[in-house]
Amino acid sequence: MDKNTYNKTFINHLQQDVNLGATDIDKITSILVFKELKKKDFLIEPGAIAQTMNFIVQGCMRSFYLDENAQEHTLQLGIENWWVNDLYSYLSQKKSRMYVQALENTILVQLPKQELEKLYLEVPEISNFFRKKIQGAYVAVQERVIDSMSDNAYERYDNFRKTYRDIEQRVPQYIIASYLGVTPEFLSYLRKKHS
Amino acid sequence: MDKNTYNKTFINHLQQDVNLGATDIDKITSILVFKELKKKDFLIEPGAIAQTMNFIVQGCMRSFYLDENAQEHTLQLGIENWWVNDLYSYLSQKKSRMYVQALENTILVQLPKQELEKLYLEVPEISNFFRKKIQGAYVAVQERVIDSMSDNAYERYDNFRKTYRDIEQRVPQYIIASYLGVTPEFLSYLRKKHS
DNA sequence: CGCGACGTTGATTTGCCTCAACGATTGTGG
DNA sequence: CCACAATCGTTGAGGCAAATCAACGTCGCG
Repeated sequence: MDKNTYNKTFINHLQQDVNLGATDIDKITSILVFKELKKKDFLIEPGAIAQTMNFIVQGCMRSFYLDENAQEHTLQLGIENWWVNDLYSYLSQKKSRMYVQALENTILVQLPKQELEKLYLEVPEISNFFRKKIQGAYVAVQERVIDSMSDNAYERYDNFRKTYRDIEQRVPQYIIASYLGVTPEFLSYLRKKHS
Repeated sequence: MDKNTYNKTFINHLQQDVNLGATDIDKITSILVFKELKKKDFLIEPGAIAQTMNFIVQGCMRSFYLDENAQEHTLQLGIENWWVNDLYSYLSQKKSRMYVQALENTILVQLPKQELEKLYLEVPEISNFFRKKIQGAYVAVQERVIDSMSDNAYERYDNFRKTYRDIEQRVPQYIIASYLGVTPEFLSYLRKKHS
């Protein structure tokens, strides 16, 4: 694995939102940690406390939880250039109730919380960057509440395909179903009906 | 209206979470704005940009939006000592798509965004206080996604009554239905069935 | 008093689930 | 490298949760 390439990919991602000088980049680079996950490996399991922010350099991840009937419910999906986490656990430093899992062999760039917070003081642009990310996460979750109340299953599927075009082909259909809140059988039925 | 009492109520609320010196309290008090709303008045309407954080001193508020069929969906309810807002609009300073409305004659203590942000620099505890509030809002919304996927309507109603015990009696049933994501008729049916 | 807002009831319909069975594909150990 | 198991998607029959529509009772308020 080529850490330099991953560094570049990551810094590139940051620079789409903020302007960084060379010394800023060095400071940031110095705290990065790389993590490799094999398909089906867990990054976070219930009981753990999220200690890092995680950027996907390569691969595909999802977060989900199990309800009282041991049914899976997918909350988030992500591929290259997306962030994944249990933000609740990361922000509150309380035990997670969720799984965060690799759906493919995946490479992450991680920023440990402690060092990231020091970095906030030295590079305020980074602090703003993450403030916006968290804000975006809030908006995304609220959006889900809204359309789970306004839309029927097919409309939600349609929305999903628009928002996650690149992800749809890479994840099994039963996971998409668990994201939409329907059974795999019913999603299959919907796809046929509208094809 | 007795502004002194409202000030005290508000400072009291803050002091349950943070320790404040006398000068801090003065600084905070100096930026507070009071707002009175009559039943059915709107604090925020679609197109507006939320400019303040709003603490309910007395009364009852809700936020909701209209879907494409002009159906109301209630997102948040609050009474004395709760915060109400369209946090999305407040944080991003973009146009709201929601209504925030008084369900009773209501008195708010407001903190204008601009002055609040200055205050963050002078009284860091306040900055932390709101960071936690926003975090809490995120958790609450995620909780809603989770139980809208795991629970049936009656379980959601039951949860609602546990979490909003004091609110249940004060708001009309059709608004609770629109919070739960069911029709008023069906909520009525559920109540009878389980009584 | 009369009107509008709210809650209830019942009949009917619909969206989605459950369960069971069956291909197709993938992956894996011998 | 094949054979077999596991994983995944599909189909269909039947059932249940919740919506829709229409009608009616009640209460508070102008």
